[in-house]
Amino acid sequence: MNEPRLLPIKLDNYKPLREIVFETLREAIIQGNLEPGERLMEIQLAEEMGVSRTPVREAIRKLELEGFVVMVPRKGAYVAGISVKDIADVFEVRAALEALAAGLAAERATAEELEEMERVSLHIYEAGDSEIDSIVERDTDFHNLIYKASRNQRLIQIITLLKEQIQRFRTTSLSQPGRLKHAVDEHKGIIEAISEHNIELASLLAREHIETAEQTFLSAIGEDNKR
Amino acid sequence: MNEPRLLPIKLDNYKPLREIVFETLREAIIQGNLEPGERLMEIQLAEEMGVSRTPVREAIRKLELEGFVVMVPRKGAYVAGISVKDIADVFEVRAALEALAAGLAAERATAEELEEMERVSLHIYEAGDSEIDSIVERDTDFHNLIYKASRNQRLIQIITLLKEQIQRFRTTSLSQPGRLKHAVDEHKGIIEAISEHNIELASLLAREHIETAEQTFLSAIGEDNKR
DNA sequence: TAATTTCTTAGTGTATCCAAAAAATGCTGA
DNA sequence: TCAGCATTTTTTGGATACACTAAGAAATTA
Repeated sequence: MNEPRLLPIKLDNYKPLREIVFETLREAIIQGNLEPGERLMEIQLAEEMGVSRTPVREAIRKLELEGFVVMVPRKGAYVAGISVKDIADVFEVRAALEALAAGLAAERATAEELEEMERVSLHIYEAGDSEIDSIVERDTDFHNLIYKASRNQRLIQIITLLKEQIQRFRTTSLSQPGRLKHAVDEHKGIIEAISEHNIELASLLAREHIETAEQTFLSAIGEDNKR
Repeated sequence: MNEPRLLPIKLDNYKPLREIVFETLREAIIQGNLEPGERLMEIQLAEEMGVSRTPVREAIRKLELEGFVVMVPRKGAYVAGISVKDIADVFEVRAALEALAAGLAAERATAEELEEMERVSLHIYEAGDSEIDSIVERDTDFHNLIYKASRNQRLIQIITLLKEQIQRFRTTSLSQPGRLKHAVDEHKGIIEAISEHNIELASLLAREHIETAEQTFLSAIGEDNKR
């Protein structure tokens, strides 16, 4: 059998069903398609997704560990809510970690990464009046660049989870009037500090950036006392 | 039905089997009874623990999410190893978070909590030559007091996980010669800063405390390149 | 020896089955 | 009418059995 058999594909990207189910449910919760407090019934979800209970159960267990789902013994699983206190806690931690990330980026970013940041920042700036979505996307890119430059996988992982956990309780704080311009200015400051390898300043500005975002976020949801 | 019905007990402490299995496996990994790289076979584990595959599977999935287990599709689950780079990453994050915790404690600790810290610190100091185990326990108490005083549940949860993840790769860095006395002195400094509500100093000292611990840890395992 | 084939073991997912607890429903009598 | 109780249904939690596939080891063959 001398034929080259070029493509054993399919195994490279093999992904267990349970992972697909997990990601699907996770995304649905983050996107708000499954609302806080909503009950998650194994059989029903399994039918909807066309799978058996097994992968659904495993997905729900993992979502519980991540804090997206709350389980009540012998009653079932519910999409987790979050209290204002929880949100404050998350922002407090996030501020410290984003500061760390920016500081590490100031230490470790390569010339190419700095260029990339400048570029993205410029794009945001130029976008100006363009539609929100595109700007939000660029904003995400910008933050991701900083995370990547921090060269700390564990840090990235934790920040990502924290962001997802509050992301579901808003569209985006950037959509608040006046927030946008402000955020862009803050970005420019952070990039400048990172470019100059000014660790202290980059950390400080990143921390303030998150603290400002928290204020905006809190005032945006101000009225409701979730959970 | 006028009787007060004081105690609907028994449901309070009902715990699904899967949780017990999860905690058991988790503890075994942290304690090192299951070694890094060791293969985890569902059937075998289920038999050993006298349960069926179902709770074992769910436990393994959750352990994977926490990073204690690595799953290779179609091959199975293995106790996770960790690279030196990973350890450095964890310590980096931990330093930032312990600094945050100490800073928050300096802001928020009550008089009672401060007293408690002083007491525990004194115990450690007095213990002097007494056996290591007891001192390690007190050290843990001390750190837990700071965490608690930070009033940030999310922070506590993350720090706890990070600690557990490196805990399995040593007995304790405190057992290194000379480290003990040094650690005690560092504790006294941190407590003093917290008592004086000196946020900056408390943060700084806590950060240095972790960085020192990292050095000790790294030199203790220095020779092996895990994973 | 090297390549191929076979065999065994495990992972993955489905389908059932069962007990126990919750929730929904229906009934009853003041 | 409706509170209060009993009965039925649903759901969770767990155990098993089964099919199917892939991976690795062992045996066979070239």
